[in-house]
Amino acid sequence: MEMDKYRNFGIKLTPQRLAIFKFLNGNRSHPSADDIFNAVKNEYPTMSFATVYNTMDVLKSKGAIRELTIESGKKRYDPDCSQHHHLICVECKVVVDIFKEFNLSLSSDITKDFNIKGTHIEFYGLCKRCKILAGKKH
Amino acid sequence: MEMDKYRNFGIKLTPQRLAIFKFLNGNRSHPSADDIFNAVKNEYPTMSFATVYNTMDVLKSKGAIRELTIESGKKRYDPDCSQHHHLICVECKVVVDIFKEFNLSLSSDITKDFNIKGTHIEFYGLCKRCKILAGKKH
DNA sequence: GGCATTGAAAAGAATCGTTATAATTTGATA
DNA sequence: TATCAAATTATAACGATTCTTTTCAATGCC
Repeated sequence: MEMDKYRNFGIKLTPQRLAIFKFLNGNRSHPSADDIFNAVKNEYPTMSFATVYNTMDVLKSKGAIRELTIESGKKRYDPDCSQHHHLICVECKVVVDIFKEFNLSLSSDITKDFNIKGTHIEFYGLCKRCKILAGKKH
Repeated sequence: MEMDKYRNFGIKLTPQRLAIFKFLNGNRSHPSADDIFNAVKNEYPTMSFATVYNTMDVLKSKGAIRELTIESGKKRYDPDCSQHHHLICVECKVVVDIFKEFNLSLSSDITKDFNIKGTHIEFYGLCKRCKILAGKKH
């Protein structure tokens, strides 16, 4: 089961963390800290933002999640660490995964100075819903 | 002269704004609001952050600058609006421009729903300086 | 087995970057 | 130069994130 990947990091499995893992498992919504907090606070009313941030930091350091900086002012988290790119609606900030591969090679005079570790393409535009809403504004 | 592009927006040319324009003109450092504030406050000691943010918002709405969300927790500004990509040091957050063009076409079943307006590639890794510093840590 | 010690996790408090408000000042136009 | 909209500034508020303290659970020791 997919969920098991969270269990084998040698970290304490607290109820709060299990609730967060459960919410993240298979989640494709690229949630913010606020999204995660609101999703689990019903189950654990004492949950605090600090616990969300602490847990996400631990998961990040273990390589279980990716931190996205696509939206100004807040972090977004991606539970899928496999190489992929993102399509972002500039209006509602919804994020859609793009799994296509691209040729992104750079000239050696850049790579000799800069040790490149990864790439990430942001495609930005308007999602179907926001396109329709924009059209309705006369 | 390049500087003129800031003058023809139909906005008031105050000394504070001229100082900001002067700092931005030809600047390749992708500065934050704090960087801009610190660069200009010597010339205008009464300069406030509100003026920096206001001016950058105006420039953004006029299409004279780009707002970058590459660093979590703060905005970075790019005075160069021509299509290009960025190389980001994950350690010191320095940003280098990449002017190469790439083929980033997507399948039509994505583009029919999502109205794509632009693309931005983030190459991330370690800059020369941070690579050396990392090596010195035994 | 009970108790002290340790270290990690959770909660509460504080900080940082940014935005909003309101009063004053300024630049552009007539 | 007088007018007025627009820009600047100080201050306060806000949301997102980080820091510090407190709590708790696991372990070792008597």
